[in-house]
Amino acid sequence: MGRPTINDVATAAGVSKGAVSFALNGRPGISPDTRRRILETAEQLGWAPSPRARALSVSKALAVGLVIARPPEILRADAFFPSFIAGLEAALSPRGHALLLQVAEQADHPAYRRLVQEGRVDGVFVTDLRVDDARPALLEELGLPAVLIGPELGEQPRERQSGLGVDDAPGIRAAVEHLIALGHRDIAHVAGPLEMVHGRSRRRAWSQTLADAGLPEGTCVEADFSAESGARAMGVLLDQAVPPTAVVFANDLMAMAGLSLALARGVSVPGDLSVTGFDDVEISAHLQPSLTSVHTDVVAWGRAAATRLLQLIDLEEPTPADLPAARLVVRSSTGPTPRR
Amino acid sequence: MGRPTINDVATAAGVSKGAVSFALNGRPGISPDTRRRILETAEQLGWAPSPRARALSVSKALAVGLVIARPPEILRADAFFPSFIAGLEAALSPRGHALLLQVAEQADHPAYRRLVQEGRVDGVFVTDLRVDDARPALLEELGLPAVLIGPELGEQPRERQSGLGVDDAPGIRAAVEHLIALGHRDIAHVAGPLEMVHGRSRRRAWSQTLADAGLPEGTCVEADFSAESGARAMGVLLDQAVPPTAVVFANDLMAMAGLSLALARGVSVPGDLSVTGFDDVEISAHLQPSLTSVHTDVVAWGRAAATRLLQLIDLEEPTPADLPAARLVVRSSTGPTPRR
DNA sequence: CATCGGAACTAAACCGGTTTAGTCGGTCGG
DNA sequence: CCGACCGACTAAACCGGTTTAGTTCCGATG
Repeated sequence: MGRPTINDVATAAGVSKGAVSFALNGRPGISPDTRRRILETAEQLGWAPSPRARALSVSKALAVGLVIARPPEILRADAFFPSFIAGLEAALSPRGHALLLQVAEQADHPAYRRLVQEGRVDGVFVTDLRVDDARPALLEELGLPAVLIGPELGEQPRERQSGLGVDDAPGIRAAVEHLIALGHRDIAHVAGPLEMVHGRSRRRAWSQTLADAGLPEGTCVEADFSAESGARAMGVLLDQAVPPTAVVFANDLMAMAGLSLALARGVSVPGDLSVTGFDDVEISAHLQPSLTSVHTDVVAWGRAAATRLLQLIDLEEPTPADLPAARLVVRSSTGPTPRR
Repeated sequence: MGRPTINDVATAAGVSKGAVSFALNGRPGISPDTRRRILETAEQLGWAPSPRARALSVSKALAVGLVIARPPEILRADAFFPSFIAGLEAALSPRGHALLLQVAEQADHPAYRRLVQEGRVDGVFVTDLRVDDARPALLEELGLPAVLIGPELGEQPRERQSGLGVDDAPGIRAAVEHLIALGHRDIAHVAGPLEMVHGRSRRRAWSQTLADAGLPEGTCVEADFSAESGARAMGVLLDQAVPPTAVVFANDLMAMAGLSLALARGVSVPGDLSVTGFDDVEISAHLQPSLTSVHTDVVAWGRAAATRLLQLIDLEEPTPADLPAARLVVRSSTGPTPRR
């Protein structure tokens, strides 16, 4: 005797199972009286429709997928996914959809194919987009609704796809402008991988802001978002004949590592050098010196992404998401230009 | 014309659908010849059985659940879940099981009930166990197989449950012994919440190690694993009449924040004070000074947990998991006792 | 040579819902 | 007073697999 089924309810209420289904789904053809009686017996028996059976007959999975396409080592220190997932869940579970996770190697096409072929999901989220990423085209070909998450999504709107712009440019712009206001003229950038859209868009925002201010473009070192690479990049910058007076990092992890390297080499922060990060991870506020960073509301992104995907699946008109803007959090790793 | 079904394969191969099912599942009653032919046509048609239909008929979900019971803010900085999930996935997907995620409020019983009632999962992972956690009992009552993850699990073995001991005591022990070897005699501890099993077990390991070495128990400050609380705890310790010469933190986040607070107060690390963490998050190695910490292989835990859960579900005999031991990584936040 | 047993399949029931095609009783219009 | 129509509901098909109960055909056995 496991859980009750629709048949148990039907028998108990003295109707056919079709009637129960109608009553449950609020379809016409059932008198208010009967409907109430059915719902009551269902309640009483503690019956809830089985998503399994339902999924089979409506040919839907009632689940959406998030394919995390990063090697575990990088995943390890990631601040993005936990919050993002929390946001997704917040929007999904009230609507009866489950979140299916899959961890795959970088841009692992078979992973998506499998997800589709097995029909486990009705749609997917695509993160960590790369320049010329093949996944949007693949998903379109597979006919799987998708929400693409990232800045500067190409304009080509595909069938059943929607881009959710998490525009990080204003955050970087704010950081650069903050440094300019402090008197800095030689502002370097440590970028994420430039084949990733968020690596590239942050870099572009940095150089654009400098250009807009009439300043010469500073040095840009490409790194890979890891602490290790951040420290290496800082090493390169410090080894220059004329090191920059400020460095804008594309994320906090690199910024913290870079900042520490500078300290280790006897460079005072913010005395000799100002540093900014991006993401505003928890520890940033508690370091010595604390890190000026750009705070983004990742949970809200997740919520918005999930809402959008469900709309796509149900063929509804997508409502424009208004995401909270990224905001600069000024702390003690930035200060006035040193006198030379 | 969507994906092919078992019927298409049966027709194409000129057999009944039962035969196809038998062939696919390697059951007896099909001649090697026919079996080969069936599998070939299936291959050719690009057919894979639909988990939906299969789940319905075998009354299994072919999915397992991970309920993350932490408020999003804490989740934010978490280093554990991403890696753990990667490990889970590594063991689950080859066996055709999906990972369902649910984010719930602290020990949200309805979340588990729902998961069971809807029959979406065949088993769950339970993390962040608390002392006197009600969830194991609840899950047993619901008849849902579960793997409990954490140190010092109660001995009461429940029906269809299995504890996966991620014993963090040796790691803490190694840290304390390392400090003792450096000459420290006054070693404090900043603990996680003592109502959480991993908060408590780490604390116990610290005090036990001191006792074993014949040293008096140092001060223990209870915190909550957050950076904020780590800094506060360090403040308390430094305000003591005779501050400790070394502090063992229950995780890296608190350790980093505590260490930074000490620096901010002009305390030299490791000159005046030694500090150790736990988790060995990526940034730990790159701070200034770099953090001595205990490294654990979370991905391996995840793999082991998933393997164990699948065994539980299939009523197999659980194989003892041999998890890689935690190991101390000595860096520059620990040093000899200062001369007083 | 009739019979029994087993291997190789097929037909049909089943999982638990949704959905379509009817059935039935009553009302309304002509 | 009869037929059309409608609302309320039932019966049965269907989703795509698994599984059980037969059915056939074959060789071996007494």
